[in-house]
Amino acid sequence: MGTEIRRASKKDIRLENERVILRAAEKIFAHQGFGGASMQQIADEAGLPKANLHYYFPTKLTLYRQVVQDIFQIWLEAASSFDGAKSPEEGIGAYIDAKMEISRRHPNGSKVWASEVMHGAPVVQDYLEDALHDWTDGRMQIIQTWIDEGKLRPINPRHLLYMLWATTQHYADFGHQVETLNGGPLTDEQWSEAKESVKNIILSGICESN
Amino acid sequence: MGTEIRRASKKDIRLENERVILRAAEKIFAHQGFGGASMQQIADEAGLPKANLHYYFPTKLTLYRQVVQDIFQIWLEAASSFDGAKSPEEGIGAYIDAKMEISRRHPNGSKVWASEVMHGAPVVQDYLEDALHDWTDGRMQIIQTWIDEGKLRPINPRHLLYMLWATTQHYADFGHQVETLNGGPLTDEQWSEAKESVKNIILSGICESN
DNA sequence: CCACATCCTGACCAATCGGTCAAGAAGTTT
DNA sequence: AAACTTCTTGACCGATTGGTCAGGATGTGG
Repeated sequence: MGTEIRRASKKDIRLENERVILRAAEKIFAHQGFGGASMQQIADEAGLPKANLHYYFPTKLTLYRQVVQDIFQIWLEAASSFDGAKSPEEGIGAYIDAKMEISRRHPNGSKVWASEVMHGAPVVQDYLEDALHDWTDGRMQIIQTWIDEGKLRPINPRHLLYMLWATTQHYADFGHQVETLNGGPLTDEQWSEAKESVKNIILSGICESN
Repeated sequence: MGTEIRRASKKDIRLENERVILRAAEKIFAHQGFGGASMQQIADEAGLPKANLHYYFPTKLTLYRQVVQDIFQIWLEAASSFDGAKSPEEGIGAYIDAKMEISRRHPNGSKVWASEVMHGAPVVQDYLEDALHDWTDGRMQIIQTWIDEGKLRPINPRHLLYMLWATTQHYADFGHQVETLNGGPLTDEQWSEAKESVKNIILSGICESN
């Protein structure tokens, strides 16, 4: 037969198991919170014995930290769509698209982040104070420049950013509520409509009418 | 002395203890989630022995259910500010004010609700399907009427509601992030500015320019 | 003042928690 | 194929969990 089965190398085993564990942990942490999740639940979700989890991640906190770091990385990468935009419509529009796509593709990661912040950010307080603080300051300056150039109405940049975060993340964090009211998961068309609606309302709200 | 100390009646004792327990439970559930919170923590926060909690609320789930019901009641009452408005600016503006005030006055309740929905609404699924579904349908019709009358731009009513919920609730659920980026709790002026910013951007985004 | 209902709580329970460990299985290197 | 490293896992640990209960304390109605 043409199928070629080769023995799994040690390196492959480690990478694969870490991947499986992290994905299971993300799901359980998202649905139960850090305190509500148990290593046994995560092990069952991953299809591995509990002791095996502790081989790759010595403590529950270590595993949780890795999950949070991963989603924050994705979050920051999407943030780059803000940069190098010629117009506010382009920059903010691309950012909304990117954040909505994260809500769609990584709903569990978004929930873990939301849960972490809601619980007082015991693990990521330094991220908030350093990386997020700097990123926010930078984008606020860009927005202020656009306002000074007459491209945007004189709105408060900080609260605009909060609105962007809140609205886009709502579709992940409150996905269950959205789906319940929608009578089922959002279709491709409904996701497109959601994106367009968000961009339409916000961009109309901040751009100079012309 | 003029101070008059009267013995606490049984009814007073019950009401007062239930109040103390519910407030402690709201705080702990908000910060730890249902699974992460322990009856011992809630008891310590309330300043009562754990066994006393089980006297008033037989199980952890009973206590949690009561907390969630209370916040949903507050949520629904604020929703009434939507009704009887002569103009979209008035109705939606009042709704934003009411929801922002809830985020300010009941941050813990908001977090409990967010946590409940994020965990798949195991306790309030019926609320979502009945009360919330009906309320949403009603407001969507009102918004659609405003659009038909030319008072609002042709936006999608459903996603406007989501944006209202998400943006106003962000100041409670992500209050820790907001405060960290703000360098401390929001002052009265900053709360006013937040309210005005949200109303400004959203109302500008949906009203017909004239 | 007494009988009764309500309130209070330390002690206790089985179950589950995060985490450990020893010993065997599997892949690697020489 | 032998020596070595990495991976796997059932059994186990002390601590904590939600919940129970007996019996004393306290307020109430007759």
